[in-house]
Amino acid sequence: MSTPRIRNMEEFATVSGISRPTVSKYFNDPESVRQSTRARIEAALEQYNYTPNIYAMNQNRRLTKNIGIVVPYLADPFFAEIARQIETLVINAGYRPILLSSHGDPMLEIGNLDALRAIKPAGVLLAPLGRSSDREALAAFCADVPTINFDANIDGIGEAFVGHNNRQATDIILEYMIRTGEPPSFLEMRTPPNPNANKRRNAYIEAMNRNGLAPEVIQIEGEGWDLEEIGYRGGLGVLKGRSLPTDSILCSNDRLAIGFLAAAYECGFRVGRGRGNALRVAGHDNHPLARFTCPMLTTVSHDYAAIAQTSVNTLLSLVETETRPAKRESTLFDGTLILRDSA
Amino acid sequence: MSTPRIRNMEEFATVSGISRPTVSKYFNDPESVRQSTRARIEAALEQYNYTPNIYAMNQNRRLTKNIGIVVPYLADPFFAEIARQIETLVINAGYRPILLSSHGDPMLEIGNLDALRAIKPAGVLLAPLGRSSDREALAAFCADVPTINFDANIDGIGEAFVGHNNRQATDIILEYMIRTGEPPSFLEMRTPPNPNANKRRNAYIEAMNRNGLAPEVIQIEGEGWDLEEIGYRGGLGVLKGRSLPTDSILCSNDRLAIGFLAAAYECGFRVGRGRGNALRVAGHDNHPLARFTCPMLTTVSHDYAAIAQTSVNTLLSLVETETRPAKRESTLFDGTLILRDSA
DNA sequence: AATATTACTTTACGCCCGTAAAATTTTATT
DNA sequence: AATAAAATTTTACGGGCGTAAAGTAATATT
Repeated sequence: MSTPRIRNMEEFATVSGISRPTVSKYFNDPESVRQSTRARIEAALEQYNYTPNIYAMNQNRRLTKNIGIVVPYLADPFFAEIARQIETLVINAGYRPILLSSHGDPMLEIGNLDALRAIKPAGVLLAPLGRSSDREALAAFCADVPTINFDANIDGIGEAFVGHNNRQATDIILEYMIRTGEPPSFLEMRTPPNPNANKRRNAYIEAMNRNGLAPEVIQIEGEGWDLEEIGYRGGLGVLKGRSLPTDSILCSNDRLAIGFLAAAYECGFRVGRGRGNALRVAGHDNHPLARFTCPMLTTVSHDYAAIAQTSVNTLLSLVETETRPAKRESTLFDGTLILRDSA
Repeated sequence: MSTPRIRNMEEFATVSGISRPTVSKYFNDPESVRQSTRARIEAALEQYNYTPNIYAMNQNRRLTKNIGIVVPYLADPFFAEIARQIETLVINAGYRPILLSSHGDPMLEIGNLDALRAIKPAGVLLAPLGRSSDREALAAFCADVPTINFDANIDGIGEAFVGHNNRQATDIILEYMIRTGEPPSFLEMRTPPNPNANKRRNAYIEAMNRNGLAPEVIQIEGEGWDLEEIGYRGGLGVLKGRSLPTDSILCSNDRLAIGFLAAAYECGFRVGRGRGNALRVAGHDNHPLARFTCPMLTTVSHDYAAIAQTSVNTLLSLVETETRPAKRESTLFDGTLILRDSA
């Protein structure tokens, strides 16, 4: 009953009654062969369940179907979520995603790129660590492999940048907070790992000035990617020290805000936008868990879907045309205000 | 100045003054060649920066150095964290980890295994979806590839199981809760995706009976892996309906507890173990964000490090000896009580 | 129906490395 | 120093597929 096992493409070509080069052509692009031929191959495929040896395929091919995805910190649900969306798009486009996390470590980031180089990817989607990234090593990699830089912009890295419009996003949440209460202070890390933080701070300062208000930037200490912990400790510091200039806080990102909320809760500050609350707290990113904080976190959402879609489309069009754009373009997607209870 | 590029192992063998087969041997195991030979190869390596073509290497090798890691849902920080630890161990052992997430989808779980099959991994570490997994497809895969089943046990799948001691863990947190207040009800999903939930419920019921107490199991509705949302909605249901049999809740896992805490906050129930609190809530897993809930979540931690270490060691010893154990062993690691403020 | 176009087959070669067997050199043993 | 053991080299082959060139068959064009 069980049909004999097919060992290679030669044997498969024989049983399907098609020549091996044509079968090879089919596997590289099923649409590139005649409809009747395709049908015969696919009939044989159902019967024999053969798959080409991926190593032999990639050995001679100029371009593999591998697409690398590198994120700075996969244990952060924000990156897990965007990686998930990108993965799905890459698979649906007929490519094979290879997801790597740098775990916050610049050495590992380079290690990931080296590992990718070894598998000769057709292209890479790179969300770099940011400040701690080894810029030269990234540039060297991008010179060899078509790369799209997403999430955190590093000038000159990659063929294009796709990310979040930090300025617009900061403007809308700031406008909201100013309109509905005291103008907020801005809470951030003194040395943020991610360059988006700087963009947000600057946008905050400019918008406050534009409104004739005095910007108040609170910078808390801490290194690395354990952002909730840093937000928590920093929050305890300013709350216990009663050093807050206002009753409203705009955090540089949701993870800091989550930590800050924990500190506020512990110190007995009631957070919210209604009466009887001592503090308003807002974040930035629309982290997957921002809906479940106490109170639920008001924030600005990235347009996850658009960022994922555009990054993938841009890369695949480069890959498929085998060109590199003359100029590095930046595409920024506007954020959306997510009104919940914390501010 | 720049040395000519090395195109393949043949050329590299020439410039290093060693024969190609010996160089090949070196790359498969640097210790397998004479010390002096190794030094010459490594000197040449520094000068020429050659890496063997990974596709050509794997084409003829019986076993690759690829280790697959499959988790059910990577956007869950619990799995992200354990995947991170496993990845690190695999790299340090000289293998190449390939991390894949099933994103809660049984079809994708099978798809991931198929993708792994294509790259001929030396072994696989599999945390299955659980209830929704296609058991037969998993078994077929395990017959072909040495696999260790971790986190969620599926009988007969894999050469061994490594996981969390749900019984002991449930016992210790239950003992604590009974000793310090009202015996808790157990909150779970009616149809939990993960089999650990069933173990925990059964352990809860038995322990309650053993103590002469009446077990109270609250089953909330919901499908899939959006556990915070399910916990939140379920929490609203029981809290608004005032249908809680006790003032103490033991949640089946921390993600449900996070959602439940959000519901309790919204309903104005003060949660905690001190006086003046209406409710005690505890979880299970020690989720990375359990430290930052309001109040901080009392829970039982997995021994993440031991589970990761043992899974990897067990798999690599199978891989390296090229044997399969006569009997499928289960190794369970005890949980640790993490006392925080919520219970 | 004759021609042009497209798709396919045949033939042939190359990619880069693993691996086995036999011959040779190097190192260890006594 | 003679022998044994281990490491290396030489030689040779094969793996599974991409791809190019030239010839043949099928489809489209007029």
